[in-house]
Amino acid sequence: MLQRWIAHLDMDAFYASVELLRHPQLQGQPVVIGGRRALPEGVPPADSPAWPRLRDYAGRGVITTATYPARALGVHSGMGLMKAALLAPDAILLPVDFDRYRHFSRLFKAAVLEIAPVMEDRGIDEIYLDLTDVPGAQASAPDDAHAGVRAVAQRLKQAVREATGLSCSIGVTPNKLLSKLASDMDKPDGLTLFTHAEVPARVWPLPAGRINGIGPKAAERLRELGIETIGQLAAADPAWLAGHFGSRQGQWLHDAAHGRDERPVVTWRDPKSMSRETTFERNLHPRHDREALGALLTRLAEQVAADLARKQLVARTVGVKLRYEDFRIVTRSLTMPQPTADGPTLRRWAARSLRDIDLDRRLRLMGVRVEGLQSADTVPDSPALQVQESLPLF
DNA sequence: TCTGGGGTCCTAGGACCC
DNA sequence: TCTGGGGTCCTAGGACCC
Repeated sequence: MLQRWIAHLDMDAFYASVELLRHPQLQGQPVVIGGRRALPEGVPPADSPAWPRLRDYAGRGVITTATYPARALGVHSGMGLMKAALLAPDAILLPVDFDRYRHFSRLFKAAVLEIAPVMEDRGIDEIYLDLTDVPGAQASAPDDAHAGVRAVAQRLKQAVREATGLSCSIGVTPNKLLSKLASDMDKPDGLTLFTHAEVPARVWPLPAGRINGIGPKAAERLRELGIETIGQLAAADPAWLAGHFGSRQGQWLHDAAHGRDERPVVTWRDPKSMSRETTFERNLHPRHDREALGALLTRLAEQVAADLARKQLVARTVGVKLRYEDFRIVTRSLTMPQPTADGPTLRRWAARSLRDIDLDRRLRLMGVRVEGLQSADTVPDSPALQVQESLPLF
């Protein structure tokens, strides 16, 4: 019986590191990526006032990534740029360039696949790998029982560096849950390996919220119940946990705290939904800005239609997401008689789903989402369905 | 002039069918 | 007319993740 070895590989400050590759003179400086502003012409020196500074930013947007020097000033991803500007006014602000990050994402994943072909994509900058059957992974040395898999992980880091010039951090343990924790223990450029026997020493001291799947809400509920650390969670009575969180989540919390996780590395998943959404530069009123909102709905529906077409998919259900100025979110959706990837059809059904929404409060975001996806070639073309009726909005 | 955009999964009630 | 239980689909919302 082979020892199961799962790796979690996480690129270090990925977007920021890609930007530093092309602007090496910014190395060591606080840099944040985010917002919508374009980079100025040319490549100014690092201390040039031509680099946009956080303090000069006005508008909506959040930090997508920050370099480690910027993080030291207290800013982090997800933080509003206006708030970040108060903490680090002199930090350099670069706009996001997703095409470039996707390019580097493909590079590092291709390099990894040469060594470890069982890969699960977890986004642009992280992956899980099943190393169990990688040649050499089961080898041991007199002074290191896990020398084989450790060497494989070293090779992965080296391959990523050669392919991209970027560093990553890797966690290697018997399962995904523990490896996700492990990859974060020695960032940046880390390699952390441990077995189930080391869970009490290495995992139990951590806050419960570090477990992937325990978010802010669950962490707060646990805190209210007197549970701060993963060790305290592990010591809690499973029946008591089930009483507070339901039998399913209660059992999962207990298993997770004990480092138990049998999920396989999944190399392919059928897409379940696709969406496009946008936050407006200024809040829009459903009645007063009806024309602008209608045009936006058309654009979003067309974008989703193009996304579906590119992946050769059709959708059965289409819906709209609205965020009001008070951040309340409402969603509406409708299932169509026939699956489609036709923009105008999606647009009509999306508008139709909005029958009963609140028209008296301004909006800050609108999105269009489709689900019930299937392959386009399994569905015969059918004429677009006409929906004609008077609508409160659009 | 706080708080992006793209996803997954879960829950829960009602409709509808057997 | 009342009594059931089980299963699936549809819709809305929410937690969570990158």
